[in-house]
This record gives sequence, structure tokens and C-alpha cells, in this order.
Amino acid sequence: MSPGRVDDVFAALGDPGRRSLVEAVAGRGSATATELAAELPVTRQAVAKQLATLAEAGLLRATRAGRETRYEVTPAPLEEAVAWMVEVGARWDDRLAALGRSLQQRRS
Amino acid sequence: MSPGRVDDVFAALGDPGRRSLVEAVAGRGSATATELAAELPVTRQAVAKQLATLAEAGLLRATRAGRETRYEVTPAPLEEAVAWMVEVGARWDDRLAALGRSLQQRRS
DNA sequence: GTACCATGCAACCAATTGGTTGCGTATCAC
DNA sequence: GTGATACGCAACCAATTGGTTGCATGGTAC
Repeated sequence: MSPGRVDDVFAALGDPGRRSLVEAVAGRGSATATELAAELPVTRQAVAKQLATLAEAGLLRATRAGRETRYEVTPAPLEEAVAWMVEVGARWDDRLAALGRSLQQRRS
Repeated sequence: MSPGRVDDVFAALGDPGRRSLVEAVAGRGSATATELAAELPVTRQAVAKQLATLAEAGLLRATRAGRETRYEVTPAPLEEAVAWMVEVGARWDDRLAALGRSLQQRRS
């Protein structure tokens, strides 16, 4: 399990603004910085920065098409983060433990 | 799904130091601030602060016994965070989608 | 009661960071 | 070509935050 990667994922998801950005992108399927900024009380540059952070953490993938760059969700890192949580919490929680087995089974 | 709660959980897990603290506590079963600080290059107060943050996010539970306060992991918030991730990523990833069903099934 | 842990609280510091403005560049429409 | 659009980059700012030192408090052991 890539160690540093999970760190970045949690750090990226740590900011509420970035979390809602991920939700927004997920809801639209894909989105650009200006699109998202249009409906938010922040600047396009602010959104662009956050998107860059999320992309660097591997949560989003940027694709430049002509003059616009579209972002979409990349679920793989989420799965790693889930794995971390399951691993930590499994001993105290039966549901998480079961979930862990379920996850492991579906891998590979 | 408690909304503010998940925010706190991700924010708490966002710091690498706090993440490793959670791991340490999970590994020991329970631990005190001084115990943890003894093996870290930081002050006891620093650790205590982080533990407080984690406890406030619901990830740890503090129990004062005599002159020492022991912390242990509380997996419930982890489960909520997992639910959030699954919900966001499910559309793009079959494994996460399956995991989501698995999670929902075990809830009640 | 006395010496010794283990904490809690407060003030203070340096580094990080989310956000802004300003400007330069590339692409699309006409 | 010309204007409008979508970006990217850099400098700068204020707020947050992880960490420290110092001190006061409350159990433990004897």
C-alpha cells in the first residue's frame, strides 16, 4: 500500500473546501476551474489551486482539451484511504472488519 | 450521514502526525500522551494537543483513570468517512461500488 | 505530609496555507 | 487580425496551526 500516497489523500481531503470540490466534480462528471468558481464565492485561481492539489494527491485527473482543462474523479486513491481506515479500525469494529475482508477479496 | 462530523474526521486525519498517532494508539490498544510522546521527537504537550483534536473529531475516546488519561480508538467516525468516500467514488469504480453495497448491507 | 508523577492551561512563535490581485499566454469565434 | 475566453504563474497577505516553554493542579507512593 503506497504510504506517502495515502498521506496526500487525507491531507487533500482534510480541507472542507476541497472536499466539496471533489463532490462537485463527482456530481458533474467533469468540470473546469472556471465552471466551479462561477458558483462559489471564491476566485477562479483559488479553485485552480485546490484542483491542482487534489490532482497532485491523485484524486483528480486533469485533461486539457483546447483552451480548457477538465477535471474528473480518480477513485483509486480513495480505495487506498479506505483500506487504511479499515485496517486501523478493524479490531474495534466488527462491521469494519467484515468490510476489510470484503475489500481484500475484491482486490487483485 | 452526520455532515460536520465527516469534515472533522478528514481534517483530523489530514495531518500526518495525527495519522501516525492514531496508528500508535491502535497498535497499543490504548495509550497516554506521555507514553506516546516518549517515543516521539515532540513535546508531551504537542501530543496532548493532537490527541485532543482527534478526540474532538470523535476518532479517539479519552478516559481519565486516576492521574492518567488513556486514549483509545473509536471506529464509528471512520465508518462514516468510508461511507463518504464510497459514495463519491462509486460511479467510477466498480470495486468501490460493490464495497458500498457491502457497507450498506452491514448497516442497520 | 512530602516528593513525584501525569495532566491541563495559557502565552507565544514560526511555518504553512487558502485566498487575492495582477499579468502574460494560448485558444476559439467572427 | 481582433476581441473575448480559459489558463497558468508569481507575488503578496491574513489566518490557521503545529510546536514550544512555563506554570499551576491533582493524584500516588511512601
